[in-house]
Amino acid sequence: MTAGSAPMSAPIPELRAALLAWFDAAGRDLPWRLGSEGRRDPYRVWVAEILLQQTQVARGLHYYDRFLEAFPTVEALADAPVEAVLKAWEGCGYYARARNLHRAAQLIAADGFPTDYGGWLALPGVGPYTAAAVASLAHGEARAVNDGNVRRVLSRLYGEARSTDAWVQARADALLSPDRPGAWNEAVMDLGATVCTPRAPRCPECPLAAHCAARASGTPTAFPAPKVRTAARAVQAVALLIGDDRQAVLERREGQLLGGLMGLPMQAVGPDGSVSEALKTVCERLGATPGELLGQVSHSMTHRQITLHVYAATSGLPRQAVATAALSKLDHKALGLLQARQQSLFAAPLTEGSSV
DNA sequence: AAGTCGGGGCA
DNA sequence: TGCCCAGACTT
Repeated sequence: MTAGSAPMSAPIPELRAALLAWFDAAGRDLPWRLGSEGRRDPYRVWVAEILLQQTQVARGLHYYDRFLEAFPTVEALADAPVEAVLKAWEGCGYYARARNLHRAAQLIAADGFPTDYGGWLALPGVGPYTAAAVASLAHGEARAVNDGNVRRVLSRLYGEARSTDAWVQARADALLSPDRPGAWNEAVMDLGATVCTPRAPRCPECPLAAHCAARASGTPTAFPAPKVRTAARAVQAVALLIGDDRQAVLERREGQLLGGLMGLPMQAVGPDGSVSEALKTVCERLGATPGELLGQVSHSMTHRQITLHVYAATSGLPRQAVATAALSKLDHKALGLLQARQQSLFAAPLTEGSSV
């Protein structure tokens, strides 16, 4: 419980009224909020919720418009090749989201949209958060969402620094407005995204400030306590650029890391740290002849700090158009290396077809 | 319960 | 630089 000087939390109906009044006046206008409250378009809400997983709204907006233009309906999404879906997702990260979205679209095209929480939860890529969001926003179901915003807002409101997932869900369930569940969920997330922000919360603008334990403590940013994260490992790899930055030999990546995307042929550098050995391995695998070192690229991902040694190579393998393939940022950096190098080597305007 | 999966924004 | 973001899935 909170200390003696901290405010007792207000009765739940009072908290609901305060936040919903703020939301009605200051809630964000977002493209997936078309349609009436609690009756939003399921397809638009679902796509948005998948896109926004671990992705800030400001960033998701760009991809959302692009994605809906490419796939205006669930049927269009279901009928598209997965390569096209990944191309629309290119640069957005966590590509399993796009693969699952495509699989789920095919299930929906066959069976129709789910109509409740349990139905949504059964779809690939849909977990407790997304199922609660779509059920409340599109179907008016009384399901409380639990995301990073909710966790932060409720941890601060009740002064619980070490809030567990179950604790947050229980508080969210208790607070959820039974009359306006969709609006309530949107309101808590809007508050977390625009007022109760991680680094510099705008407490004077907060409709719950008078009831907030973290505000009373004087150090609202201490709630919740930071999550412990495993450190990124430093890894090295060799990539082959066979061709140029427009036409190159590309491979389809398998597995979890960047799975489904295309990319330059790569080979991880072994624990002995021998780059030349990795270069030899990948060249033998492709039947390619190694050329000169084009340079190094460094790229950080969630659990990896990658140093990529990019070599030119020659091979009879067919090249693909880079522009139409879905590539990771790492591969785009590697391709950019060639362009930067050409510009530095040739001060005069470059003539076409002079690469390799 | 802990690891893994991208990439960018921001203090 | 480190932490965070409208999380889900695997082990």
